[in-house]
Formats: sequence, structure tokens, C-alpha cells
Amino acid sequence: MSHNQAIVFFDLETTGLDTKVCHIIQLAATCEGNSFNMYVLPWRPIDEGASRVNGFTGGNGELWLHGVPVTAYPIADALKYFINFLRSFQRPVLLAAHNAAGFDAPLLSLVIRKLRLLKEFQQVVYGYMDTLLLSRNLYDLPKNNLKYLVRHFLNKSYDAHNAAADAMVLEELFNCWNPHPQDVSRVTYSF
DNA sequence: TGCCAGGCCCTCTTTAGGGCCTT
Repeated sequence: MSHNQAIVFFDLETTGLDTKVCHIIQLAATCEGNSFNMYVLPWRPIDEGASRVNGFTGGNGELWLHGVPVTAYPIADALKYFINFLRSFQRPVLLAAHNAAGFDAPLLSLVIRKLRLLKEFQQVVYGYMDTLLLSRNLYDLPKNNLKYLVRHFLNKSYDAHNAAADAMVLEELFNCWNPHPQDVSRVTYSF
């Protein structure tokens, strides 16, 4: 792990769980007090299960959060803003998410490739880090989901399944764990 | 036609199954 890097914690809310077909509807990230949060126009229906957990409804070009319309942008615009946000750190970026390897990273990479933004993306992001794997490696706990970990380590509840809140508590958790760089390297991978 | 995620991890395992984790 490079010492000259920015670890940016991020989270996605989506229309479902199948990363091959679902659409991103919220993209949020945080790093050292700098935060990013955008809603994205989905062009497919939002699965019932996804609506139940993240509170988003609409789909096919419209988006509501808990019944209130939100200002949402085309995914290409959101990703360009996101890359600009990452570029602002002026250091190589490591993107960290909970279950990054199984969900957020493959989905984000797929969309980045589809929109032909990979080259631009790779100029600022050198890899992904998975805090779920990190938690399993560091601790022997009965559960490792984000809500459980926040209650266990930070002793609080929070607005789970809001991407901005999830990204913020993930950064808090990581700072609480303060893992050895070698442990971080074990759960870091490039494209 | 009918179904619809899928990869990782653990164990009552490896000729497999089930729970976890993300929405």
C-alpha cells in the first residue's frame, strides 16, 4: 500500500442485486471530510426488494426517495463528476466499499467500461479495497454486515441504505480499525 | 417454458449444500 494515496470510501444504491443488469441510482463517496453524493436516473424498473431497503421508487427516467422527487442526473454525467471529485485529491485513489469485490466494484467497472470512461478512470483510481473481506480477516465476528459492524464498533445506529451515510460510516469504521497496511493490501486489487 | 445474482466461506466437505453480503 502506498503512503501517498487517498482512500475514498464509496457506496452505491441500485435498482437491484444483479450487477450485470441493475442500474446505479445513487453514488456517494467520502474522504477526509470531502464528500460526494449524486442521484442517477435509472432506465429500468427498481426491483421491489431494492425499493424496500433503499426507499427509492420510480425507474425508467424518474426517481423518488421516500416518495419525494429527487434531482437525478444521467449516469455519464454523474461518473464524470465522480472522476473529477477523485482527481481533486491529486493522489492515486484507492476506492473502498463494503463487499466491493462482490458488488460495487464489478458494477461500477462495468458501467465505466460501457461508457468508455475506463482510461480516464484508471488515471486516478489504481484499485479497489473490500472492507467486508478486511473485517472477516481482522475479526472473528458472528456477522460482518455494515449495520452490525457499526453497532459493534461505533456503538450507534445510522441511516443504513443511504449511500452517503453508508460511505461515511465505512470511513469511520476503517479509522476505528486502523488496519496495518499489509492487511489492507490483502484485500486490495486492481482492475 | 420457466426461471431469474453470484462469489465467498464454512462444514455434518471435495461426487455438496447452505448462509452471508451487497440492492
